Amino acid sequence: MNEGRIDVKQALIDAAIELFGEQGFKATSTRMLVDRAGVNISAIPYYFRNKEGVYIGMVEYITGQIHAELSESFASIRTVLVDHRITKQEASVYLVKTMQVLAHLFIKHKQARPWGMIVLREQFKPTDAYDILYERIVRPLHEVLTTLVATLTDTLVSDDDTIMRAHMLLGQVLIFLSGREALLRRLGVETLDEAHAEKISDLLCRQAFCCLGVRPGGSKEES
Amino acid sequence: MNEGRIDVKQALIDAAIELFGEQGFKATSTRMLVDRAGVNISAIPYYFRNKEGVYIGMVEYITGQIHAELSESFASIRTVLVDHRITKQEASVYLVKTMQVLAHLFIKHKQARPWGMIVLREQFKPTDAYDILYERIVRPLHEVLTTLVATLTDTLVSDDDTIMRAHMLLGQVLIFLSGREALLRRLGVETLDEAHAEKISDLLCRQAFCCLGVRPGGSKEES
DNA sequence: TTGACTCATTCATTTGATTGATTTATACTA
DNA sequence: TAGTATAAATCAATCAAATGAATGAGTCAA
Repeated sequence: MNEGRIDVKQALIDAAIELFGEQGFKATSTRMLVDRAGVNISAIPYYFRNKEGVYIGMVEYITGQIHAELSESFASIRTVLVDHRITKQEASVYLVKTMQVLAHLFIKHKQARPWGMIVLREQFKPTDAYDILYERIVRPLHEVLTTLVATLTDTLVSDDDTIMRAHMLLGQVLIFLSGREALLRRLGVETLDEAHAEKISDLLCRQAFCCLGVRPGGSKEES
Repeated sequence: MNEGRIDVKQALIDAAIELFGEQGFKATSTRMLVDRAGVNISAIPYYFRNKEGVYIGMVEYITGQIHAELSESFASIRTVLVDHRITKQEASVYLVKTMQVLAHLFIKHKQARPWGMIVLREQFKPTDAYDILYERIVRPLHEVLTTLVATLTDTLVSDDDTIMRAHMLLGQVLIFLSGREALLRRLGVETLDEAHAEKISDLLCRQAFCCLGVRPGGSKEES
């Protein structure tokens, strides 16, 4: 019953994360979906109306998961950001924390790859589901980064330059998802192990400072 | 005839760049392809064996185009790099040049978006055609960046850290392709115009230095 | 006439979706 | 408690449309 209902629905969502993530929406057929999930094909119209419904439901699900994952670390950061201005020292600390969270989410986390693939595919070629993802994940994340960049570089959060620099910080993380194959070949390995992930995470945090022309201490570089 | 042959074949390739780039391989049907190209469906088996042949042929084509585009600026850099060691000052200059080339190719160039979409899709989910793209474009590019990073940070080109930092430099460029929609929404615009592209290009060059902890002069930051 | 090329038509598969029957669990009644 | 009505959930079978590919006839210049 109740368990069974959730089981079938969740099985479809789990299958959807893997298949839509690996192959994309169009390339994933309803048969592949139900085969992977081990359920009957009528579970799709029953629980999700149609194939697109499965996709939307899946995006809503991982949006919730990622949101939960982020909000732990982000609740504190956001409240600080909106409540009162922060010093550069504080911004430095939060920047490291943010990059750590991103590295964790998109590189080290158990579900990093399947979730990341979905998010990245939506960035790449947005569907109707992108609105959900953007409003709940991308925009808050981007705004936090933008605020930190603005603080550390003495610019306005509304400046195009500030937004673009925040965007570039994101790029340094996401390349490890979107350019994974190239990195694997360059490193001469088959997969990225725990040690690699740790090293990447470290690099990201260290680079974040340099990118903004600040030393960890918080003093801006005088050019 | 000869002209006709090239016309039909090229029309298919042009259609393939747009459609495969926008929709992906599976989501693009042979009908869409021939409709866009304005040719008969039998042109596909005749010139390219099958749909996959069109894709491979298209990747070979844009690989050649990008290679030509890159080699102009890269020939000089590569020969310098392999012939003799370079100073940090020289490396700085080449780094800026490289970032400019990348920004031009993936952001400012007339064909930046269609080409970039194909390249990024291959990074994202490699097909058989990736080998061509990797060996002729990605690897040379990555190696040049790695060498420059190694020189500027006093590390070895074979160090994982060095390779990863080069990778992150690439990420800063590619995010403007893969994360385009997010940036558009954050900037509150519909498309990126010439001014945006110029600003991004500038930022990329400036960031490149900071990322490696060097000042444009060439002195490394002592931590 | 030959060979390069284009064309409309056709074929077998795969696709997303629906149908109506069947099973299973829950609520209600005697 | 036993029996039944009601709804929830699952199932195999089927449909129309789209798909990749092949066919064989037709066109045209050399």
